[in-house]
Formats: sequence, structure tokens, C-alpha cells
Amino acid sequence: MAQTDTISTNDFIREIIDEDLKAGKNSGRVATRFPPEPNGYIHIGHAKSICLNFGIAAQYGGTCNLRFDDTDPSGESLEYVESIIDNIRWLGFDWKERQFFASDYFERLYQFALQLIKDGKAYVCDLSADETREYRGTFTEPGKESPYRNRSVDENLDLFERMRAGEFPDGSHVLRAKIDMASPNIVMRDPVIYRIKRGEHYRMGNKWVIYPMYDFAHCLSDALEGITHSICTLEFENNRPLYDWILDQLLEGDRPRQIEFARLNISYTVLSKRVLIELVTKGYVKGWDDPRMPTVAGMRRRGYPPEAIREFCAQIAVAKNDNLIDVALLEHCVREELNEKAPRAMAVLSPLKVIIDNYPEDKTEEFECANHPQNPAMGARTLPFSRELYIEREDFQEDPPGKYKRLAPGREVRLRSSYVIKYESMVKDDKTGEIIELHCTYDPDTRDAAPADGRKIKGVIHWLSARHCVPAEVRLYDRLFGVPNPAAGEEEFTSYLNPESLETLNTCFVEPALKNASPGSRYQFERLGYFCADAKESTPDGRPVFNRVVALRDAWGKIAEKGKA
RNA sequence: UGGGGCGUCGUCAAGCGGUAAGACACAGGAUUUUGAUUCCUGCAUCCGGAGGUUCGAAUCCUCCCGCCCCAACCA
Repeated sequence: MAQTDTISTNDFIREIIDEDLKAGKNSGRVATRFPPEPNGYIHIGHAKSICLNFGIAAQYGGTCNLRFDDTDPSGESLEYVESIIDNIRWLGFDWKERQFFASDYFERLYQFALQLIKDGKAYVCDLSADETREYRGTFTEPGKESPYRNRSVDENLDLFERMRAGEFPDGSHVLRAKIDMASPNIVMRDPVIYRIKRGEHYRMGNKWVIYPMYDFAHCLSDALEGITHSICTLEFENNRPLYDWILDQLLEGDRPRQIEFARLNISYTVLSKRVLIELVTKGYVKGWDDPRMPTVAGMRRRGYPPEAIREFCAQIAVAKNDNLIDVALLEHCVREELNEKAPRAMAVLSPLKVIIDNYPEDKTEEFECANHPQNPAMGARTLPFSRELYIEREDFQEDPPGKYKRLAPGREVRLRSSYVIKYESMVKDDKTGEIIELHCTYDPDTRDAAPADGRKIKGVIHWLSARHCVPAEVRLYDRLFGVPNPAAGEEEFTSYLNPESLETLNTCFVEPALKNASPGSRYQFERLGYFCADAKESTPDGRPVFNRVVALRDAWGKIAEKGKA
């Protein structure tokens, strides 16, 4: 199962849990939760949290709830709820029937708020948002108490009930916890716990006009669900005293404990939800599942296997250091998984016609070709061979640089799973000088054997029979986003956009069997990279579309690069 | 600036007083009908800095330096 393969062996969170267990807390139970707000699609940063929470639950024989933290009606929607459910399942995790919504707790949360008021620990405040900010003070100066801070319990009760009844306009009143306006921790300076906010809630409709704030709703939701360890990101560390304060006022006995870890950052990748939302709504990408997006849906469509994402989450481990993970690690995890699982297939992205002069015009042979060079269990398929072929344009060089081992004037090269061919001549376009076709001869004795005379053939290239192959469209997605460099004035997300992030190749060919590649199936196109049949699109004329998942490691690229330098 | 958190290889990250794991990246080499894969090899005398305690410190103490978070009626 996916649930247990994602646990790093040495994380500080486990130490805390082990301590709690040893101390006999929570009667030996471990219960975690993944609490997304349904205001966008989840991305790989969420995947880290998902693997962590579900992983810990599995490891301790505990449970992990899925809870939608839907306490702010603006921006939340059912579409997001559905996408989140779909994406977590795809990642390989199962929360059984334990699916909850903070909005289902609104009535109970309201009762908790009433209790706080009755105990003299919360009050209705009439200050405007601006005034509230002024009264809050600064980092160095304490805040001032609100003039409404000492209203009577009865008045507060009356006002809060009328807030709920919709008697007041948005922003005119809030409910605040009465804590300490002089606290050095600004979170504790009488935080707002309820606000009036009209606008339809995607689940509750217009039933409520007051909504609890995160700090009030989250800790109580955790408690209501019997969560033992509430794992969140580092920016909530300042909120932990408030988390504890609220529970202290209202509950007795075992209580959930908040633990923070560092959120994920990946080089060249934007994981800001705000920016991702903007990219989608302003049309910079085709949608949340655009293969360039770092969302789970985007990575899925691009062809990242869920196993690779889980492996990545296990590799990066969990700690409290700020981090910037090299995107190469993610790509490594994808290659590692795909190298083992993806069948090999022949494809030519930029075709160059090759005519085998000494091969009969109407002859066709069928060559057996292993689907995986190291795994015979994956079987084989037959590839048709004929007089006219396509090879990759890059696999012929008229004037080859040193160390180049593919086709060139006077040279021989092996066609993978087929014959050794020898260059004879080329045909160029008179006007442009572009190479139109190559003429070669084949050595009939080299079909499944090395040349009899013992000469070494260094290069092996991929090929396709021109008569048999099928046209396709290939999309080469590169890393879409660059890390913004504030020093260079890069603050606007549009400046992250890489204009070369999507290259569509229209004159590609793939082997016949891939004409009807099943959506989402992944292949290694020999020497080119890993590709995934797009699950959503094909071209108007019915050609299959393949997304490049990730390129192969490229030793020649490095050699060529060095040659330049 | 007050409070909170964090500083171990280019990037992550173990380490919890006994003399610096591992992964990615990188660099060499071997095998290879994918310049892929696989396989070897190398890669922190040093743990933000300076003092101190100790037979012995990345680990304990002191001071200093740097980075991140908090002044939404967002989460």
C-alpha cells in the first residue's frame, strides 16, 4: 500500500509522537488529518503534507482524516473539493469514511463561542478593520484595549446573536477573544475569532453570515475529530499559543497537539497558491491540470507516476529548516520509476528520411523488439522494416564534432534492433541547402549480430519505417516557472513565465502500435525521454498527443557543452 | 525593532558528549544494439563565527552573526 512507503526514518515528529505514547497520552491513539481549504487544486507541497500525515497514521496503526477547512466562503467551491478528493486518491491514499468539513461544525463552533462569551473570555467589538489594526500596536509597542472590551456578558450575548441573525452589515462587528493586548506575540492581542461575511458558501448557502476564523475553527475541529497530532507548516508557530489557549478555555482531558514542519520549496517551481490561482484565472495556462503546473493534477496529466511523487516526498524528509529542493531530485524520482516501468517505444520527433539503396522496394521485414532491455518479462513487439525510414535529424551530422558516434558521411551506425547501415550520399534542397534525404546501404548480416569482420559499431540510433509509422503530436514541456529574483525586480508572477515552457512538435512519428495508445500510458521513446499519452486531447485530425514527462539523462549534451567551452 | 523559529557538503538531511550516515548534484572509470540503465571510484580533518567547560564537543555554556515567520475581519 501507498500508505507506508513514504516515511522518512528519522523525523522529529515521530520523536514527539513516541514521547506522547510513552507518556500514555490519548490512550495510545494516533490520529492525524490533512486539512486543505477548497480554494484551489492541491500541489506537490500539499503532497508532502499528505504523505506525512497518512504515512504517520499508517505507521502507528492510527487514522488520518480528510477535512476541508472551509471557513471562508470566498473562493471555495465544490469543484475544488472534488479535485482534492480525486488527487489524493490518485496519490494512493485512503481515508475511508473519515471525510469531514469544518462547515459541518459551524453550529457547534457557534456554541463554543457562546460559551467563551458567557465565561467573559470573548467580546463583540465594533472597531473597524483599520481601527483594529491601529489598536493592535506594533512589534515594539503594546496594543491598546478596545473600548468595547468590557461589555457585559449579556450585551455580548445579545450582540453576537444578532450578528448571527444578520442584523449588522459586513465588517461592522467581530467577536474577539479577550486575551492580552500587551502580549509580545501579536497573535494573542485579542484575536478576531468571528467575522460577518455575506456571500454564498458553496455548501452552506446563505445559512450563515458569520464565519469562524481559522484560529478558532481549526483547533476545535481537531478536537471534535479526536485528532491527536495536528501537523501544519512553520508559519503557524506563532499561532500555537492561541491554538492551545482556545482549547484550554473550552475543553478538558486529552487535546490535540500542534506540530510544525517546513513547507516545501522546489527550485524553478512556484508553489504559491495565490500565484497558481492567478495563472489559471488569467489564462496564462490552460487550467489547473495544465501539464506545466506543479499541481497534482498537472503532474498526473504530464505523466508523473504517483509512486514517483511519493518517493520524492520520502526522500526530502521532514524537518524545520527552510529548504529549496533541487528540482533534479524530483526528476530523478520520476526517471527512476519510469526507467523500470515504462515500456520502450520507437518515435522520431524531427524526421529525416533515409533510403536504403540496397534494400528491395517492396520488401517488409518484421523485427522482434524487446519492450524493456533489462526486463524480458515485459515482452516484445514487432517492428516493421522497409526501404524508406525516418531517423532523428540530430542523428546525422554532415560535419560531426569530435566524439560524435552516430551517422555521418563515410560512417556506419546501428539501427536499434535492426541492421547496421552505412552512409552513401545525401540530397540537399538546391535553394535552402537543407538536407532532404540520406541514401544508405545496409549490411544484411548484422540483423541480430555484430559485423562478421569484427568492426565495432559505436552508435545506435532509433528509426521508424516511413511506410508504417503513424503521425503524432508531441509536446515538450520544460520547467515553466523560474524562481523570482527580487533583486532583478521580478515580483510579478508573469515574469516567472518561461516562453519556452511549451514546444509543440507537429511532424512527429511513432511506431504503429502507439496509434491507439491508451490515455495516460507512459513510454520511453528510445533515446528521447519519457512520454505520456495525453489523457484529454488528441489533435483535430485524430493524431495522438504525447506529453514529455521528463528527458533522459543526457551525456552527449554534456560532452557537446564541454566541447563548446 | 518585540516575539517565535532555523543555521551540518552545491541542494536536501542523519547526528542528541566519544571522534561527520545517506540521497540528489558533480567528477572520473567499467560494461552496454538506448551517449539511457547498471556497476565501481572520488566528493565536509569539518559542522554560521568567537570564546569557554571537558581526557574528549557538530553535540553542553556564553556572546556574536545570518536567514525565515508574525502587525488579514486569509488559511
